[in-house]
Amino acid sequence: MDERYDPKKIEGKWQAHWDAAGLFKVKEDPSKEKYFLMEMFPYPSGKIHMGHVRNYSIGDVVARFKRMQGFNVLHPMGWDAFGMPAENAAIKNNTHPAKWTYENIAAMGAQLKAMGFSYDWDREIATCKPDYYRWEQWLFVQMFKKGMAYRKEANVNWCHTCQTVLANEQVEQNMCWRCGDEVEQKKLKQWFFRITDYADDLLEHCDKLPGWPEKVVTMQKNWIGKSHGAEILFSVKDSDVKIKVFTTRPDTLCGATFMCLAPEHPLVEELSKGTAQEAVVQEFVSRMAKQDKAKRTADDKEKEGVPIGAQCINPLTGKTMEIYTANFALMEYGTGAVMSVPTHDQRDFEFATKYGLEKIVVIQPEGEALSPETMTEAYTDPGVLVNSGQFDGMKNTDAMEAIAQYLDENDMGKKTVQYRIRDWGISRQRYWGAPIPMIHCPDCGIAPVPEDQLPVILPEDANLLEGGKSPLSELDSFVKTTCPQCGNENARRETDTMDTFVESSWYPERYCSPKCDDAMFDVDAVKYWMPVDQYIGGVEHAVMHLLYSRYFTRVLNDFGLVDFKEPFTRLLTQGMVCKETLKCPEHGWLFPHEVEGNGEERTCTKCGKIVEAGRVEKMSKSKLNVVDPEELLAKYGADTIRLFCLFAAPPERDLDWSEEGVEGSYRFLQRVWRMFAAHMDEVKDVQPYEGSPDDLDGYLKDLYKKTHQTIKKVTEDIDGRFHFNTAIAAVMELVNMVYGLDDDLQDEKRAGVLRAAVEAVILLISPMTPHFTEELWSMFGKTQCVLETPWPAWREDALTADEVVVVLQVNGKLRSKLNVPLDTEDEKIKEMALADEKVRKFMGGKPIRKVIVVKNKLVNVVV
RNA sequence: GCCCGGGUGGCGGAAUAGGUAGACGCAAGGGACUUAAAAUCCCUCGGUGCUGCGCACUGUACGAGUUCGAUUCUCGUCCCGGGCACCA
Repeated sequence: MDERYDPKKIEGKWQAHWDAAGLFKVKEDPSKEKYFLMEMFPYPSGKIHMGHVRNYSIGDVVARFKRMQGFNVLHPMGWDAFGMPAENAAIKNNTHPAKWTYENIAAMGAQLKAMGFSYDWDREIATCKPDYYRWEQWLFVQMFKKGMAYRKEANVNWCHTCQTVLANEQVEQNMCWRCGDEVEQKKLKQWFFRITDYADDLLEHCDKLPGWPEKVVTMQKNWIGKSHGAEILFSVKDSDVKIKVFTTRPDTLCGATFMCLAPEHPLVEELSKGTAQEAVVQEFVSRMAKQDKAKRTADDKEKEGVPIGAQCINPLTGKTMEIYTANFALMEYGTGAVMSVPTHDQRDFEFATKYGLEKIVVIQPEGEALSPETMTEAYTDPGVLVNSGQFDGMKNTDAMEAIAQYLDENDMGKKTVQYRIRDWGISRQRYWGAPIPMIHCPDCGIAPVPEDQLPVILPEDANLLEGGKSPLSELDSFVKTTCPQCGNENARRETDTMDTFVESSWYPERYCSPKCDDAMFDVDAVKYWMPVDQYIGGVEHAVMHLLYSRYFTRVLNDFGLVDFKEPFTRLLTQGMVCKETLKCPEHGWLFPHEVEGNGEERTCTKCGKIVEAGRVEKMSKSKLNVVDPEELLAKYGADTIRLFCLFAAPPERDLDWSEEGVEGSYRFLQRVWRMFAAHMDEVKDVQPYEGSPDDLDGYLKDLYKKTHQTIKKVTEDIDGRFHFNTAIAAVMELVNMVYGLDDDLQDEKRAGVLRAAVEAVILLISPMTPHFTEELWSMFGKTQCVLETPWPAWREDALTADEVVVVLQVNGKLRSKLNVPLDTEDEKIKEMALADEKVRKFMGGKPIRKVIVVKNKLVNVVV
């Protein structure tokens, strides 16, 4: 065997071997327990980055480990292939999004293969292919028929200069990213999915996801944002009109002294018409319309509003309340109308103070007397009601219920709940996405494309270069069609495409039967594989993607296509890959090679100025702190990169990239290689020792026990805990111990024990460094791959040491240690402790108050 | 502002049930091998003090508390990261 480990000589060889043997191909097998493992599929941007490498390295360990444990492991990979970058790149490089995308898929696929990940590539999917999005269109039609997909007006970001719709990420500080012109809100009719119908179900099941990180569950709960409260009707003075508000604090109703309507609220225009305020209101409303929502509702935005020239009546007190329209009131939340209680809501307090509006205290805290004149902020804590007529003296927590009930009985309102979550707007006025399969007929309105005409194929000849509307709407050959219902030849196809989150909402199911061509998926295959046992990906998808997937699963469940509601049983969100940044006061961010010297003395090669020792930040091209997996692959090979990603930090934490650390991982593999080479002749034709540890002595006994302890430790660290860093550390310890074996040690069992240790090392790190371990394994003359070898088991009788170190404490402080046989009786050990010289010294002759003995651990003498 | 995480050597991190703080690795220092270097192997490595080859004190952001004993549990304070945020 070669003296040194050379990844270049072995990685390609084993990848070819696995491929030829079809080792990663799986099919449903009822005789085996299934394990469905998925990592989030990538957007085919061109090259894989370290974030992908980390994500997929973690996944591959689990896949290979579970497989060796005997599970039937489904481990697929695919491409989230629709999306805007393809369009942008196509415009920039004068190419076609499809060409750009497929080239990227080919390039990144090759990179993933070079990393040695154990995917069943026969199941590869690309969401931009008609055989994939066809079924998405089919489901859309079903949803439309059931009213789960519908059309309504909604705002989009509109750039006047470019005459086009902009996605949120194309709007930078309310300016168009391309021309720098101001972005306006424009109302367009768009398609929505009724996710709000499932808000409660999605929320409730948040607590039934024990395999999810609490953080993600909390984020989903916040996003759904359920709040309990009441709807209250306010009559407009001298009119039949009633205004409905939503409040979480019906207990403060008697303190409501004015009302605020969202600028978009229809009553703003209606009620101000013909009043002295009409012109002022119009000016205010149109000014608000021009501001984008993010800005209008920004943190530090000053509250402002104008009276609309009408008043309403407080239903409990009968007091007249001025009606305002205000910038902070949002049409999308609640009813778009707020009853304002300045004394008990901070925002209302500030608004009332600014405009000199009346404040009435209705909740008094115990032992304190609030008065409107002396208050400097709103009082929002519990208390007792005052100035509230029949409700005076009631605890405010009770009054919430009582007032809501009173309103209900008198037809003035009722208890209700509100959600922050809105229906999912899926329309994109973009080209590179799945066409929404609908037809607009001048006679019969909207009709779905008949199922036998699906898929509506995205045409390849759209012109992306000229600004103006969505590319599809300009393409007559696509738009012009016949109405499927009445045959009208002036019908037009829908030209909006679907949000790419739609594709990723059902891809786990598609992986189960990726080639199924008569349905979304094969129901039986899905029944066997789903739900996904373990899903791994970035925390940036904690809300949108994961929530949409959960929602879609419920839709599929409603259609009877799946028999479960939650797609992902366990979820792991891995941390970001970070690296030190370097900044020159003159030249800004620097590449590592633009810096010389080290420590505090580092200087810029361009100007010689001291370089700011930058913070460790997420790798990004703009900060020049990226490392390219391709370069690392050439230098160290896949196994070293994989090993480093797993060793440097536990998966859920951020990983600090360190070139020295990579070097260290490489050195470790070399060290294992040498250990193997050094003992090869001795252990090559020997069976691993499998007897009792009691038949061994001295170092061999310790080594044998260490071997089994390591098997247990690594198994438990990988399974469930996913702490690969400590698993690797444990194997390192075992390797160090093999190095400690004295060459001169003569023992007939030596070779067998050594062989057992070496085999354990190989098997235990094989999920992390598969090529490396296959190579070593084959040198043993093994014909079966490591991957096909069962995961090693540990012997219970080889886990415990014969002797344990017992710590001796006096008053809780460590004073001495004792080597005693395992399971020495408490009484005996207590005697030994009290006889210990150092213990006696620190007891200083004082009387013993208490002695605590923890078996095999410690003795604490309290004096 | 509210809700979650987190704070341990020069660095990444370990301590999985309240019981030896710092496993493993990186960096650093020393030694061996070598004509030399690289590679490799071995040793040292939280801080302070002393009557220095051993011993004492101290140490897991800070301050209290519970306990025989706290990195671990409770309360308060500070800092860092993330999510939500004029949501009525």
